[in-house]
Amino acid sequence: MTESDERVAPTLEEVARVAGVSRSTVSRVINDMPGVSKRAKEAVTEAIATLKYVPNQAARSLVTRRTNSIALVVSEQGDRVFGDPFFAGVLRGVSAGMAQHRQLVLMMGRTDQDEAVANYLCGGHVDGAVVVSLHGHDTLPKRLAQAGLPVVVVGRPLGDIVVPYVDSDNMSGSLQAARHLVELGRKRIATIAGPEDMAVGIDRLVGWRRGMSEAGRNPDLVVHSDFTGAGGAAAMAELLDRDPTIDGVFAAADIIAVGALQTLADRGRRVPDDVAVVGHDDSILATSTTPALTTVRQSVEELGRSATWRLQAQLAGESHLPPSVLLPTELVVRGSTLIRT
Amino acid sequence: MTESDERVAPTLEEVARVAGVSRSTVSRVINDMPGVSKRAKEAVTEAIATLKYVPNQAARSLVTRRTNSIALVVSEQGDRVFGDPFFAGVLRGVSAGMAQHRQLVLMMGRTDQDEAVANYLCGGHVDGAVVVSLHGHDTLPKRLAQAGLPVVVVGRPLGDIVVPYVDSDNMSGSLQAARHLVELGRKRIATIAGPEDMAVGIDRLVGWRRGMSEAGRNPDLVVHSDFTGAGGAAAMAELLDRDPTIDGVFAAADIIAVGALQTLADRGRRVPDDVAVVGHDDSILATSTTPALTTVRQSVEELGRSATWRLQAQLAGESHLPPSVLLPTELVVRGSTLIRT
DNA sequence: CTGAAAGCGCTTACAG
DNA sequence: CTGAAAGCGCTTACAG
Repeated sequence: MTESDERVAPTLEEVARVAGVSRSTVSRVINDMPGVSKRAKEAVTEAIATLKYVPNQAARSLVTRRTNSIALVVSEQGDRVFGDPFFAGVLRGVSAGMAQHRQLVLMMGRTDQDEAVANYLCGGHVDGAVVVSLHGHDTLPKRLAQAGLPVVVVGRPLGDIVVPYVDSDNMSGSLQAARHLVELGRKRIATIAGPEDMAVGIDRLVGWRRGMSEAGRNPDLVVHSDFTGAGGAAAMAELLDRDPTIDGVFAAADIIAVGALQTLADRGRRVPDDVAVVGHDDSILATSTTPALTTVRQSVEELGRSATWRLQAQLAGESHLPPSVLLPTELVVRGSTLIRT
Repeated sequence: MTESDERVAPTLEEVARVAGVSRSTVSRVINDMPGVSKRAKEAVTEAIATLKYVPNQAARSLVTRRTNSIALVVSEQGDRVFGDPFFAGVLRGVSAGMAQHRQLVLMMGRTDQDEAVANYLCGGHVDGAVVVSLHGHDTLPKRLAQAGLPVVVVGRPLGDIVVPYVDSDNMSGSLQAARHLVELGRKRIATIAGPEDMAVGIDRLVGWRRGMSEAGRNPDLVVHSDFTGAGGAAAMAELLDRDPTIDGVFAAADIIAVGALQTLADRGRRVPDDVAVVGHDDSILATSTTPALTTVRQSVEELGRSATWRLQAQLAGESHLPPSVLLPTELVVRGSTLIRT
C-alpha cells in the first residue's frame, strides 16, 4: 500500500474503507436508496466529502446500462446550421431543460454520415436523443426510433414517419401574419416561402394561403427562397418583377425579410408606406433592421426545452405522453407594417 | 443459450465466437493494433459487419481510463451566452475541429456551480476541456488546470492564470478600426467599449486608445457598455450628450453598434455622413443593418477550431505546443463609414 | 500471430 | 439494516 499519485481519483472502495462500511452500503448512499442506517449514511457522506469522491460514470453505466446522457443530433452540415439563430435557440432550450446530472452530447453529422451516427447512438452511448430535423425527409429519426432508441424530433418530420415531435404552430402564425396584412388594407399581398422540402416551408406557406383564401385574395404570389438574406433579396426582386404593385409581403423567416428589405430599399420602395413586410421567428434580426420587423414570434428555446422534457419523461417511464406538441406562435407588430403617425 | 432479445447489443464476445477467434484478437482488430493475421482480421471484420457490432464505450473507458470525449464548458448562464452569435460560432468551430470518433459534451454552468462542474470534469468523465471564459476572472480554468485536466481557454483569461488560451488579436483589430476613422478625416472619434471586467472589453479599448494616441487625438471619449443593443443605444446617447460634435465611433461589438445606429437615427444623425460607425466581429448583424457596418472581422469559428486542435494535440501527447495563440483580425469596410459617391 | 486470465469500478440480487 | 460475491464488456500484460 504505497501512497498513490495525487491525480488518481478515489474509488468507491476507498470511500467504503474510510467510512468503515461495505461497498454495497456506499453504493446505496450514493444512489439514495432506502434501507441505510442514519449512522452509516453520515459516515459515508463524510468520507465522500473528505476524499472528494466522484463516481466513475463508465463503471456505473457498464452495469446499469444507462449513461445519464442524451444526445442532441443535428443532421446537417454544422456550418449551415449555426448560421441562423434557430439552432442556438434550440440548444439553449435543450440545455435549460436538461435534468440535473444528465449530460448533453452534441452530434453534428452530415446526412451521408447517418449510418455512423445511428450506429453510435444505438450502441448504448446515450439514453435517448433529441433530433433537430431541418429537412423533412431526414431518415435518421425513423431509423433511431425503429432501433428502439427513445427519440423526440424538433420540427415536424415529413413523410409517414411516426415519431414524437415538437414544433411551433407555423400554420397558425402564418395565418395571423396574412390576416394582419389584409387588415392593414394591403391589396397585393405576396409571400416569400421557405424551401419546399422542409416542413417549416410548407406549413408557413399553407397558413399564408389560408389567410389569402379566407379574405378572397389571390394566393399565387409565391416565390420560394432558402433561409438566407441573399435568397430573400432575390425572391423579393422576382416578386416585384412579376407584380410591381405588391404592397404587402410575408417572409417565411426574418433572415429572408432582411434580404427583402434590402431589395425594397434598392428599388426605392418605402417600408411600410409602399410595402408592408412581415417576417417570421422574432429573432435577433427583427429588432436590428430599420424599421424593426413585424414578425411571428416563435419560441425556439421553448421548442428545445419541450423536446427535452418530453424525452426525459419518456426515459423516466412516464406513459400517456402526447405523440406530438405544437407550441403557440404570436404576431408581434413593429415598424415594418405600422406607419408612424 | 436462448435466442437473445433483438434489442440487446452484440458484445465483443459474440463477435469472437462468430469469427472463430479469441476476444483478444477481436480487440486488436478493433483498435487497429499490429500483429494480427490477415485471415483473422478479415473474419473479425466480417463478423462485426454482420452483427452490427459497436464497442461499448463504458466498458472500454473503464479500463483505458480515457473517454474519447472532450467538454465544451461555458461558465455563464446559458441564456445570456446564446444570445449573441459568438458562442454559436465557437461551438461551430469546436464541432468542426473534433477528431473522428471523439464526442463533444456540452456543459453550461453558472459561476456558482463551478465546484460541481469542476468535480464532474475532473472525475474522469472527459479527457479534456475547452473553456469559453467570457468574464476574465473566471476561476474555473485555473481550477481545472491545477487539477491536471488538459484545458484550453477561448478568450484571454485575466489575472495571473497560466493556462493555454486562444484569442482574437483584439488590440490589433481595434487599432485598425481607430486608424480607419482617423484616415477618413473624422475629427471627434469616440468609442463604446465593452465591459471592463472582460478581456475583450479591455483589449479592444487598448487598441482604440493606441490609435488615438498615435494620431495625436484625445483618447478620452469612452463609454462602457455591455454586449446588448440597448446598452449600445444608451452609451451612444451618453456620448452625444458629452460631445455633440462626435463624427466617428468605434463600437466594441456589432450588437453595440446596432444600438448606436438606432440612437443616431433617433437624433437625426446620418450614417456615415454625420457620424461614421465601426463595429467589431463581422457577425450576421453587420450586414443586416442599413447601411451595412464597417467592422473588425474576427473568425469566432476559427477560435473554437484552434482551441480544439490545441487540446487534442495535447491529448495526443504532442510537446512544444505554444502556450497561447492569437488569431488575426481584419477591418472590413462597408457603408457605415463609406460615403456613396 | 494467438489466447487464457486478470482486472477496471461500479451495481445488484442474495443471504443473513 | 448490512456485506460477500458475481458480473457488466472491454483491454492488457503474459505466456506460448
